[in-house]
Amino acid sequence: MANSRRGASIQDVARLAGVSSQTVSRVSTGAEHVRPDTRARVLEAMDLLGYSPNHAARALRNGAFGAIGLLAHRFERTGEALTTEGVVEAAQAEDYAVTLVDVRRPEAGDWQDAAQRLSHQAIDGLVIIRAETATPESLALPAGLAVVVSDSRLVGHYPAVLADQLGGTRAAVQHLLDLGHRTVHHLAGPEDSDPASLRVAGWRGCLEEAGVRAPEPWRGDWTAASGYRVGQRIAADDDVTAVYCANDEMAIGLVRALHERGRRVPDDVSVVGFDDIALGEFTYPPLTTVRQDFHAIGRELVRLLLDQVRGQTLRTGQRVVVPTQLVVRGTTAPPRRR
Amino acid sequence: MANSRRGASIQDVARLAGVSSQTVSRVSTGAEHVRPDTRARVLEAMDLLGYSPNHAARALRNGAFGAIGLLAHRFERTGEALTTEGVVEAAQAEDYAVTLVDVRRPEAGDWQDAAQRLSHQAIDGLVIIRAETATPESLALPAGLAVVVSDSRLVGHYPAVLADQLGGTRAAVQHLLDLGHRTVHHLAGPEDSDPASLRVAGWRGCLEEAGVRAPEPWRGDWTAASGYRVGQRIAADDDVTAVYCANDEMAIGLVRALHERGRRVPDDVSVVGFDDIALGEFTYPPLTTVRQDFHAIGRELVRLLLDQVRGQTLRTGQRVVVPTQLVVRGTTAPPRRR
DNA sequence: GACCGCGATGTTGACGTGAACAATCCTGGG
DNA sequence: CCCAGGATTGTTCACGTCAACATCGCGGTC
Repeated sequence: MANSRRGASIQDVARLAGVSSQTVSRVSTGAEHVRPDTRARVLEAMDLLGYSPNHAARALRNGAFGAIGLLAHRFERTGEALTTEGVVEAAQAEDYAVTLVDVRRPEAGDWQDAAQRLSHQAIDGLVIIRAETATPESLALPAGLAVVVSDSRLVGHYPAVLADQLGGTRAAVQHLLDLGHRTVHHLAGPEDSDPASLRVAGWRGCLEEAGVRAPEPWRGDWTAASGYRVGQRIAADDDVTAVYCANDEMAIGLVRALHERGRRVPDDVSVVGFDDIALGEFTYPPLTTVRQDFHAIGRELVRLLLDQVRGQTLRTGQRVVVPTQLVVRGTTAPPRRR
Repeated sequence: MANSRRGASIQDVARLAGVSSQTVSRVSTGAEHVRPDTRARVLEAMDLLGYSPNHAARALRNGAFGAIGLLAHRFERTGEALTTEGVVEAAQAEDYAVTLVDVRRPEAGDWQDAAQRLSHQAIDGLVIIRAETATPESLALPAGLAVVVSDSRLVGHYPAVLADQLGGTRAAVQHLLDLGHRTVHHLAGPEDSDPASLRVAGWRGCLEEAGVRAPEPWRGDWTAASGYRVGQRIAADDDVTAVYCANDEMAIGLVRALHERGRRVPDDVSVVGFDDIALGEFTYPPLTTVRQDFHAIGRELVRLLLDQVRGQTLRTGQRVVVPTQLVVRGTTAPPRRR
C-alpha cells in the first residue's frame, strides 16, 4: 500500500488484482482487449483500495490537463455568472474542468497578476470574459496557450464570441420610437468598456437614422447604485420620456429613482434595460429589456476554445455572434399627451 | 527545444543557460544557494524560451495540486456567486486555484455524477456549497479528500461554515412584531433544504415565544417566480400584514404580486427578505432584509479547508458561525389601523 | 602545505501513468 | 495434430520536476 496521503496507485491495484499495472490502466481508461473476468477482478481491487487515478500523472503523461481557465472580473454579476454557468456546463459535457480566476479590481495590474497566476496553472486553454480594461499587452499570457474572449477590447486579437449588441440596441431604441417617443435618452456603462461603447454607438446610430438628434448620454458604472444616483438627475428632467439603459441593474436603480421623484413608470417615463436578468421580470413594473443568451455565449466560447485545443487553427479575428432579443414587459408605454 | 505543443522544459532552459536542470529548478522555486550571475543567466534563458513550469509534473512530484474544488448548485444565484467569490479570493491569496463543478439539477444522481467527476479532478480539497439535497452517502467522495461544507444537510458530517440563520430570522421576525404586527407569515424555501428548514424553525420559535400561534408557512422554491406565484395567493388574504421571506428573490416576487393586487408595501403589508442581494436596495420600495456576509463565509470555508489540507485534523462536527444582520429599509412599517 | 568547511552546482532517481512494443494464450482451419 | 493470427496480458520507458545525496572549488586555518 502506498503512503496514506497519496492514496492507492495503479501499482497497488495491480498487485492486489494479480495483474500488471498496464492492465489496470486499460481498465481505468476503458481500453479494449480486457477479459470480462479480469476487468471484474481489477474493478474489485480498485473499489477495495478506494483507488482513483492520479490526475497529475495522467496530465503529465498525456500532455494535457483536461481543464480550461476562466478569467473574469466580478463574476458575481449576472452576465458573468450566467456566462460562467454556460462555460462550466459545456466544459463538463466535454469532460473538461473549469478553473476560476477572478480579477477583483479591473485595473491593468490586476489582470497582469491574474495572467501571471495562470501561467502556473494547469490548463489547456483560457476563456476571458469581459476583460474590459485589459489589453493584449497587459496580459502577457504564456505562449501557445489557446485563448478565446467574450466582449472586450481583446476582440480581434483572439477568436471571440459576442452578443449582438447592435441588433439588441436597435430593437430597444426602435421599440421606444415606435411607441411615439420623440427621442430616447441613454444611460450608458463606463467609457472604457467595449460593450458599453457599442451600445452607445448603436443607440446614437439608430436615433440619427430616425432623424433625431441624440442627447448626451448619461453615465453609470453598471451597478444599480449608479443607476439610482444618475436616475435622480434624470428624474428631475421633465423632458425625458424614454430611457434605454445599458444594463438591467442600472435600469432598476433608475426606476426606483423615478418612483421616488413621483414620475410614474411607464406612464411618465419608459425604461428599457439590457441583459434580462432573472429579477427583471419581478420588479414592479416588470422590466422591458433585451435578452442576451449568456448560456449560449458560454457554450460557444467553449466550442471555439476546444477547437483550438484540439489542433484547429482559428483565425484570431474569428468571431461568433449570438443573437439578442427584445422582451417587452411593463416599463414601456406610449408617452402621455401633454 | 522540446516539441512545440508542450513548450520548453526545464531541460531546455538548462541547456541554453549552460547549467544543470537542478539549478534551473532552484531558480524557479526560489531556493537558496544560487550565485546571482547564474540566476540571471537562467532567468534570461527562461525568458528567451518562454518557459513556464509544468504544473502536472510539479503536482506529481509534490503530491499536491495547489487547487481546491468547489461543488455548487446553480451558482448563478447571488448567495452561491458571492460565496464563490469569497472562496476564490481567499484561495488565490493562498496561491490555490479553484476548480468549479456545477450541479445543474439538485437531484441526488447529479450530485453523484459530480462527485464522480471530482474524483478524476486535480484537487487537494473540496468545498461544498449548499448541497441541499445531497446526502453523505449519495456523494461517494474519494477517500482521504479534505472536505468542508456550507449550509446543508451535510453539516455534522464535515467541518462546516454556517450563517447565523436563527439569529437573522429572530431579528427579522422580532422587528415585525415590534412594529406592532399581530403575527408574521412566512414564505419559506423548499422543504428539502436545510437552511430553509432552519428559517422555518426560527420563525416558528420566535412567534411562539411571543405567544402567537404560527400560521402555516407558504412554500416557494427560492426563485422570484415562485415568490410571485405564491404572492398572488398571499395578496388575496387580507389578514396578512407582515411576511418574512426566506430569501430576497422570493420577497421581490411577492412585492410585485402585492403591488399588482393593489396592496401597498409597506402600508398594507410589510415584507422582509433574507440575503441582502445587491438589487434589494434598489427595488421600490427598497427591501428590508437580513444580510449574510457571503464573502466571509467563503473565506472561512477556505481557511477550514486549508487547515485540513495542511495536516490539521479537524473534528467532523466542527463549525464556524458567521453573523447575520438585520438591514431595515423601506418594505417594513407598522400595520395600518383598521 | 595539507586540510576543513561551506557555498555552489551536478547526478540520480522516483512520483503514477499509459503508449509502444513484446510475449503469451487460445481458437479454429487445414 | 499443427500453425496462423487475433485476443489478452506483460515489460519497458519517458513525460517534467525536485528532493536527496554527491561533487567540486575556494578561502581560510593550523
